[in-house]
Amino acid sequence: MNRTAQHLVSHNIKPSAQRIAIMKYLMEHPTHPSVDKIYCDLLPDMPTLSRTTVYNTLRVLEENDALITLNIDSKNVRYDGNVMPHAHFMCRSCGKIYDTALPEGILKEIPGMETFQIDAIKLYYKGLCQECQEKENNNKE
Amino acid sequence: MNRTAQHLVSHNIKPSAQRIAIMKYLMEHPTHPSVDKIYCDLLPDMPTLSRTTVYNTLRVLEENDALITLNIDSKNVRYDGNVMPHAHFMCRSCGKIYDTALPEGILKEIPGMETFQIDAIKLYYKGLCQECQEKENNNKE
DNA sequence: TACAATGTTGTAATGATTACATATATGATT
DNA sequence: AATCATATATGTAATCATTACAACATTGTA
Ligand SMILES: [Mn+2]
Ligand SMILES: [Mn+2]
Ligand SMILES: [Zn+2]
Ligand SMILES: [Zn+2]
Repeated sequence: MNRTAQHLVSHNIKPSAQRIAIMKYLMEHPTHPSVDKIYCDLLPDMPTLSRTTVYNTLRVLEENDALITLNIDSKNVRYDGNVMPHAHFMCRSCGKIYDTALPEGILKEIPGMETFQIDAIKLYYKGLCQECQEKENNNKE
Repeated sequence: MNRTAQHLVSHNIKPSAQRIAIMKYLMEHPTHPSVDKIYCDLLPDMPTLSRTTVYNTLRVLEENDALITLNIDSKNVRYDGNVMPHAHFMCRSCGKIYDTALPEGILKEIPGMETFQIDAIKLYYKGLCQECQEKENNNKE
């Protein structure tokens, strides 16, 4: 059993060929891909893969905490195999999603809301990445 | 011109009857309603209102910073007439969305990512509100 | 009034996601 | 190996939020 399969087993997920391929893809591509990106990229090596299987598998992975979902992009859900707590920045020009650090202390509590039971924290930043800032400046000249 | 119309004008939005009604609804209902909630609640008093108008108006309001959009609920976009920086908690059981304070310092910078230009920050918490925690406990007994 | 510009409405199209029925794979038991 | 039960994968159709678009209405101005 390979590394990815063991990873799935450690999350109580039975490792099928499709599940291994999708989990492996997420671990090797920390780019926060959409369902369609995953599907289209895997299709050449898995010609029988179904879009439904990608949806099903991503749901299984999420239910067993093997990935997190990002709703930073209002058009598509994005998926992230990195389940360590971290925040995300999305560039409104190029669309890239970058990992960023979660500010210290944010995991502790919600000020004034101690009675809430918190299961998940999502911190999203939106704006312009450095490359796109430079492009905008060049266009102005 | 009433208070709501003046509010729209101050955001460079021409105040039509529909825009006033929708903006007023958002200011009087800090419940982070969905498009359909707004549409269905306004319909009795505005029988000719179109769902498209609600969509169009909400886009105009957002483009002119008269509201913010929340993607905390993956099913529907939610709208918030309170544009002061604040965070949100959504209960996975009852679906209510609560306002919470934004932790101090979070507006300052992204640690290690000073080169990014940040236009918006969204901080979402998910979990169980107090009422739903109690309900779950009662069901266990 | 005439006219142009802006805003509204209803319907149709889009596109992501889900439901569902069928097919395939897996794993245990005989 | 053959049987059987269960889990997983596939393809198609349905759902549903959102957007596109064209026709209609309103507003303001000359
Ligand atoms: Mn990430
Ligand atoms: Mn709010
Ligand atoms: Zn960029
Ligand atoms: Zn609740």
